[in-house]
Amino acid sequence: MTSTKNLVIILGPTGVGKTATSLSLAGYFHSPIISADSRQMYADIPIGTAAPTAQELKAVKHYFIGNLKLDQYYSAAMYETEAIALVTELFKEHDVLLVTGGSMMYIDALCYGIDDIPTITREVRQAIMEQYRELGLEAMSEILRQKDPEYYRIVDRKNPKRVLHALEVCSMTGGTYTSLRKRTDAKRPFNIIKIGLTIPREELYMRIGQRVDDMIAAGLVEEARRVLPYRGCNSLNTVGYKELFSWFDGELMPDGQKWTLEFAIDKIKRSTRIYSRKQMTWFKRDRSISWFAPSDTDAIIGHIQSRLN
RNA sequence: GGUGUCAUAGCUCAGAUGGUAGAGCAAAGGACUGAAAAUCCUUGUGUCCCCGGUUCGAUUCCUGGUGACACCA
Repeated sequence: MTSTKNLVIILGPTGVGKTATSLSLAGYFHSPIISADSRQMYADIPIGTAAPTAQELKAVKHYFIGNLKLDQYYSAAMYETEAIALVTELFKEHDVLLVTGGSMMYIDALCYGIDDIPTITREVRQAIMEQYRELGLEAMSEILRQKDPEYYRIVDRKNPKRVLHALEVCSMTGGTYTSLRKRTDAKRPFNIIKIGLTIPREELYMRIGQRVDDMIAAGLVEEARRVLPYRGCNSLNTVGYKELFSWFDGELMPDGQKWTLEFAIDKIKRSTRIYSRKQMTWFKRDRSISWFAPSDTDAIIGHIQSRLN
């Protein structure tokens, strides 16, 4: 199967400079930017998610930015469906399309696909959650052992999300999670070129610190206060908001004093650093990524052109 | 100036009636297929402030010193 279509993925840890690099590449390849960022999709939290600015959005057409309400459910599988549909449509007019973002699982869903598993209804999720609260994690994995012994053997039994999700699927389908867990890579009808952006860790940490300070200056505190009513939503289980909510709540610091804004800011920087490391851990095992400095657009363009179909 | 308390991992601290020490946070590594900026796992040798004494052996007891804090002048 040959295709003249190319999907260029710009990825990298948070704060490395994906936005700036992808903007210049978008100009060069005359491509819109398809975001692969699980939090920038939510409207009303542009500051804390470092979403592209209004100006940047005007300069280049973006997709999947601010297109969801805070209380909307979303998932990597939904992203796969929508992104594939979008890309298929856009390829009618483009040979090169740019994807940029740091949400590892969304990128993998787009590139390799995700198993076909029924969406969990709210009722099932709540029922399993209730059972979990009542019985505890160990009892839940014991139930999993009976319902799906094969998955029980390999699941991370200390991770509630993994155990509970498997049980949700069992409950939804009446079958095992294992039977749906095919993990076969989807074949995409386009060429995929992955560009990873990286800078020395020390520099990344400095940029992260600076970026958080910039967010505060841009009004992150006010933004967090505005969305406070939605704090229970998954969209706000996000670095930046969690910490500010703790500050609003007057939670206690290790020394017994109430959180200060400075303490919250420090926490945000720390959490962001940890997140960036987690992203790198994920990216490291993807051998198909070619790594560049974000500023080295010439090398990036050269590399992309040498790989184009 | 006097008296008292404290001095242990990057930070906050715990601990052993003397046999060279642990928690939380940080840091680092890892996992990850429908909530993923989520969720979870692994990793702790550090002159136990310094000099000397007692002792088979001291970070632990004693003398002195240094520093911090508190109270009294």
